[in-house]
Amino acid sequence: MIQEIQIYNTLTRKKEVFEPLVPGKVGLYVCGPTVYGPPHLGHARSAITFDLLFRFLKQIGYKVRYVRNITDVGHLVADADEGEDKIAKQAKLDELEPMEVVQKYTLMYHKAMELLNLEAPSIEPRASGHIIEQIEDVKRILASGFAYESNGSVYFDVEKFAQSHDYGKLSGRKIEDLICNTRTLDGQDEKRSGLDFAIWKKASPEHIMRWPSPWGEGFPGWHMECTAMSCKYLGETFDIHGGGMDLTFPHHEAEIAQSVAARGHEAVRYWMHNNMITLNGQKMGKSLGNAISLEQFFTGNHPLLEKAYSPMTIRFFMLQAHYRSTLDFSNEALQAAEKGMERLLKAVAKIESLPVSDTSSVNIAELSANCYAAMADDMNSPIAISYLFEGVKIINSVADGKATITAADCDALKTLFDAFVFEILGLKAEAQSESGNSEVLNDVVSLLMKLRADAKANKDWATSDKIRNELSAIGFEIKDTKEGMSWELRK
RNA sequence: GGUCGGUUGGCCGAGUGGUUAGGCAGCGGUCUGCAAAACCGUGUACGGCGGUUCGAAUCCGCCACUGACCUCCA
Repeated sequence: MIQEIQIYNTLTRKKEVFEPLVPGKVGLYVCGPTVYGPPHLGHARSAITFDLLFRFLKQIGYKVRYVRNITDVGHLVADADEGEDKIAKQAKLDELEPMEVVQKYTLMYHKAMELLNLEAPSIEPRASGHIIEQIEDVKRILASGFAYESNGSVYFDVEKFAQSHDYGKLSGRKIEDLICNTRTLDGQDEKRSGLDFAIWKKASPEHIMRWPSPWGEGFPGWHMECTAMSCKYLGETFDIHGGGMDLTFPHHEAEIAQSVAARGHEAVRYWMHNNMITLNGQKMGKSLGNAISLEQFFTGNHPLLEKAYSPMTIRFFMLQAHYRSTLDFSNEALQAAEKGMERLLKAVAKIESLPVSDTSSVNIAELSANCYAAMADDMNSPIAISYLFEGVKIINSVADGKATITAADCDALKTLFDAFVFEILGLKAEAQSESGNSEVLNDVVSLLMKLRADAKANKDWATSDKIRNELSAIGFEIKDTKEGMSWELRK
């Protein structure tokens, strides 16, 4: 039985009960990255948001087809375009072929997403691999009369479209306001109106990525790819379209217009948008030059970072905020997330060894219901996490003998945590060290631990403390517990 | 300028017309030879001014500050 969930639909500006087009199945399309730079924290936010949705929908029983595109045509420029003239005179081989740029950053993106423990989408189509589909859609839009050809390019006629349709319905804009605000940019004689956007663009002589079309050599406009590819893989109408809030206008608005013009109806039933990551209250983004790349987070190699933050820390940090809220980056917040997550994961590891009793003093069924209810309410992961921390307290109390749990409840608790922590939130325990020397290292530290235990047994505190302090100075954390000593290498 | 949003305790961040968010830090305690770690417990809040209400931080109005979009952007 699939539980009822609510999601916030940008189109209606309210939470709605989610009812898929086909019972039990969900078609999900998400705008992926434009691969012209290293992936940054903002890419992670969007990817993690919809990974969470993907995972949750599957967990509650849906079969999901998740399509996330790679934008590899539309805005790529040769790297040399702002360099000195002499660079342009270099042999062609010395310049980056656009596909090299695409390949480089696509690989970086995939690597980062893998580290963040994102599940791969069902399909990851590239705009450059769907030129034919896009040309077909451009033809349809021309045939419908909502586009015109001009000097080898094809433009969407926004004002004409707006006469019979609500252009601006998604982003809450009025066509009159748009006209007032856009007219200032004149000089583009090709377009009838500043509002019009290119659905096919003529390639200038120096533009390298170009394809033949009925209108001459060129490339598709940015908005076309999502319209064409979502239709190809999810059908003319599909359930959910996701992306960053900054894409609602003009990108998603244009998508709606294109779908209606090409097919006579809208394609998307629920629009979901994740909010932005901010840095000192300002949006973090490549165009603002304040984006910190994911690799920099993972290595700590950035002036604003006090230390390295693991992929799971980043992931947990984001999940602790609701996806529709802005999330402000800071070292303090990230370190708080790191510690909290460690506590959560340590508790999870303890579940299986909890002592069981004939009775339970804790209510696992209620806890479980609360967790699912939180997620069903427009993916409220922070609330779900707060309930998980309630579970952490239960686990620790039972371990301390301050609460009791039956074997059945213990199983239920394990099932709940496995489902939520690993399957839905997508967290995983991060390996401490994977160096080839770890076994030897293990033996050496264990030997020192033994020496210290002997010293302690003899009440030779001086030696005992010396070993502890020196190991600590190199980065080992020594813990004395009732069961004996343990150690771990600090990250 | 237009449109939409935000303003919560030391920090991050949920939520709600009257009842505990949660995490981190702080404080107190347990444990320890001492410490660390771990665990348990715990205080502080809802931008300002009005209004509606038995009661508002939660609804309404005004003001202040701030952000996003309006060009490429997750």
